[in-house]
Amino acid sequence: MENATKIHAYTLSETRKSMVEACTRICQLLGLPRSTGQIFGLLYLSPTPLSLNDIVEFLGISKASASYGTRRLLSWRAIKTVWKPGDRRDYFEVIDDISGLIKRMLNDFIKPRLGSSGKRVHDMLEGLEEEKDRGELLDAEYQICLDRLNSLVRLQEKLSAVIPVADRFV
Amino acid sequence: MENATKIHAYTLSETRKSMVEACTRICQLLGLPRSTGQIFGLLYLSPTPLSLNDIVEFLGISKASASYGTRRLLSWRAIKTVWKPGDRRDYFEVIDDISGLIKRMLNDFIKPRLGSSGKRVHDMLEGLEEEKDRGELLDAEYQICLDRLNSLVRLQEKLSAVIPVADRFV
DNA sequence: CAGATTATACAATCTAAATTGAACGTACGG
DNA sequence: CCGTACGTTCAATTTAGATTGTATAATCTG
Repeated sequence: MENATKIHAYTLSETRKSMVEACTRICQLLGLPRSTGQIFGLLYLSPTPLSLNDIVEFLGISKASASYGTRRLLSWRAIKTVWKPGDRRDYFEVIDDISGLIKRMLNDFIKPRLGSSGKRVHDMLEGLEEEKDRGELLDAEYQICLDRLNSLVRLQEKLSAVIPVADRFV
Repeated sequence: MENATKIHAYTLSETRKSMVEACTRICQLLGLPRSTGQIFGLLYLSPTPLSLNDIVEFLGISKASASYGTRRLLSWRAIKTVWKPGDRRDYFEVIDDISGLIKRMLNDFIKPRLGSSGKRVHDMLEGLEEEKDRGELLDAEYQICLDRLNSLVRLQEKLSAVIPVADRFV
């Protein structure tokens, strides 16, 4: 191809470097791959959509990482692809509605997880009764388990009540 | 000492095993050491306070891990020590107020982190102006950075507003 | 259809963090 | 004082998972 693309210097302004760094730290904090954060940070302050190769060059990461990271961000709908006619490269840009992203995270990750943990506590309460009936438990143990598990149920209910509030706020 | 303690079988009821497992999973999910979760799960359904050695025996982990985990849980005030007169072992039990624990986590981890991230965005906005003044930025880039950083500020404000609400709810 | 240029899949490697074993310090009981 | 039971510290190991290089598949160009 014409080497106009080769001219590209692939350097970032200080502001954008800071952004990449900040997102890296956040992801690290959340136990997510650093490279994913780098990519998001890069795209978040990009004036134009970027191709996989742009990302590789700007960040100095491998294409495999870039591909993995972008697909992950896509699956969270944190970024989206942009098509340029007559160009078979994929271009990426961040979605504009970050609040929406957070709401979705809340609903897709936290809420179902709260639900399944609620179910798990319920199962444990059932199992506890069975164990008691089979005489496998000391009374003291049965009592503690019952109390604590019930207090977990109440806590779970309170947490569930917070979700919709947060949802409206953000 | 008398070998009454040696009789101890160190086996857990199914219910308690499930609890240990569940806490392990949660910690894993949060990027915390699994062993820490195991310890908390063990103590959460324990009818009596447990010594370091009890923990080691019940869970089959090393003393070093147990020591590390308990101190970590202590520092979060998720568990507390219990002293038995005439026994130089430390005994541990979970605190009863889990809601309080969550509130504290919210205040000790999330809130300060939100604050410092707010400050960081502010710094970036200042840096951006400097870069612009020095003519180091294309107009398009300046504009995008300004927009996006400002939208981060707004988001940060909304999130900060949610914290006290959640605090009252839980 | 051959040749390029892209994105993905996968196994190998590399890194960071959790876990451990062993040495250490301390306090108690005889 | 010694010996013992306890908790902690720290270097070494193990493990999980992030990153990469290479091979593959797919899609366009000429």
